[in-house]
Amino acid sequence: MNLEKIAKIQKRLAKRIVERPIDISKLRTIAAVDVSYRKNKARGAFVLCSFPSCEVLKTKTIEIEVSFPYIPTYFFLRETRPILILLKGETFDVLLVEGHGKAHPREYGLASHIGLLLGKPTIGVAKKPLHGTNKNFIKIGKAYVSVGNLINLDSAREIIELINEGGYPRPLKIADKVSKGAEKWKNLDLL
DNA sequence: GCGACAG
DNA sequence: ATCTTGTCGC
Repeated sequence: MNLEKIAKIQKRLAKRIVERPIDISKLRTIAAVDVSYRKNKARGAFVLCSFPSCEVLKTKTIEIEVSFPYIPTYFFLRETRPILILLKGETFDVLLVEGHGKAHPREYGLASHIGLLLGKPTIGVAKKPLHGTNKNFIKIGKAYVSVGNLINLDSAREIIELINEGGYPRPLKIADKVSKGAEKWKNLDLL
């Protein structure tokens, strides 16, 4: 299974992505996932928050052996496994993924893949745009936001604007800290 | 060919 | 992402 073949699969799966507005008033919870690395171990963090108040309702982490290198535009091959393990049995209305969704050369990034596999609304959020991509995302603060699945860019924008904290979505900032070992999400402002 | 490219 | 000292800025 070479990368060219993977690229074709991405283009094919991209056609199955569904973009539609979401009724923000019906959202009750929003979750976020992020993965950090140490040696050959990947540690994923899951954070569940209330919406739009963004109070932390739950956090958890998992750790597994790294199974794939980081290759730009093929990032989903590296983080799908840890994220799926992390989300097993979890419930939420919408999920934030650290990485791009449709803001991708083949319009199919990590957030798209997770959203398609889960069949749940996902939003891709990244700190930098991928080379060669100027569309399919909006910059909100320091975040490059794009559609993952089962949501459209405008609804994604509404949601991200409501949970902003210093230019980045609060649930993801917490997931980032937790994945890196933060015991208490309450002390984030001190870290 | 080389470099640049989510994390 | 991670490795890492000092340094600049709010």
